[in-house]
Amino acid sequence: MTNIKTLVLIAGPTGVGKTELALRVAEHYGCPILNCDSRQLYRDIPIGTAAPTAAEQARVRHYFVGTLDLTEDYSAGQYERDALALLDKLFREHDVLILSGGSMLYADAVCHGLDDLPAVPAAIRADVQRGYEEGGIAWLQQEVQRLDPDYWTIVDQMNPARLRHCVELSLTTGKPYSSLLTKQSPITNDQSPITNDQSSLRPFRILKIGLDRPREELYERINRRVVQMMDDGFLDEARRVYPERRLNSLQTVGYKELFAYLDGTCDLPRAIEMIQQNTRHYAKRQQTWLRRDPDIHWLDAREAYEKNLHIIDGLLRSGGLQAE
RNA sequence: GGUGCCAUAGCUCAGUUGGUAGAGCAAAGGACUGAAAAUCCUUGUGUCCCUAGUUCGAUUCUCGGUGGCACCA
Repeated sequence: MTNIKTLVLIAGPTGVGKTELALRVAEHYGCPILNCDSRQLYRDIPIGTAAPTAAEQARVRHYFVGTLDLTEDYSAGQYERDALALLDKLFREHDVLILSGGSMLYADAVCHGLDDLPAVPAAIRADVQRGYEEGGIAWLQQEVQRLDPDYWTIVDQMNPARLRHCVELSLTTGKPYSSLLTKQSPITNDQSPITNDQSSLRPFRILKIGLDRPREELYERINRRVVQMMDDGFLDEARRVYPERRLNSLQTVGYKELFAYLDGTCDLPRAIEMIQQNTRHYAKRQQTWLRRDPDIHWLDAREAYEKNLHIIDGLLRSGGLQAE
């Protein structure tokens, strides 16, 4: 009997085949799957986010799928807290748990942790938003230079999202944003397939699996999947949530483009092409993120599920997990 | 069949008064600490359609060819 608990992260670009591999691994270990996809968390948009289907959820118990209302504000920090609480509970009954999804900030939040930052009051958020709308990025740049000169030297100075976050947190806490950040870069250089450098941080081990396949093949799968989504009723789904298109939860590849079609600013074939292209861009960004993480153990998505499952099983055992 | 126009980056095109060329899009690379399927940064060598001529030098001018488009038969 062992108390070693292991979280298996199954990551990879969208459309690579994570869902089925995660299901196979989960079935093998008899464990549930925690979704780590920031959009599949939301209800009412299962087609466009390629969320696990009812049939797939009947095979394996899923968490964090369709649990949020589209109107809810959510964040990587909230996800970290929610996921850690759930992991703590589920590890009482399981030695292995699976975290599957492509939102790498969310995955890193669970695996490495974010700094504990306060929520931004609505009034401050509104003030910063107004300042940005009226003064443009120049206003954000001035505010960052004024509130957090250290951060200004390292921040991506042309990126409104980064600047805005710094301004919001600096105003909220009354301290420079950068002074709130204590954690080092989450990426380490550990030779072990299982990241044990986090043992002091997390009460479980983490095995990071990256699933990938040749770019050309991945793009072909993405293009086909978009066509399949349209056949499955993606447009009707988009039409249903169209009235709420301003919500953050709907600033999502697929919906943006179909909203443009529903607005009449784009014809449908063009919208579909743009969904395919933007999904390819998204997959590419995910690959960029994953490539710099030396802890990831890469698997070839073209291989049979049985073979990849066998490799994962071997990694878990060599990492010290006792046979069940 | 005749006449005219066009042929330059993966695509749409600009340009070189003759000194081997550059935009948009696509594509590629990168960043990423609570909106992350978000947000942002970087990257432009290509037989300038082919052959022959004029010229020190032709992608540019001329003859011919090939392909495309339009109009006339």
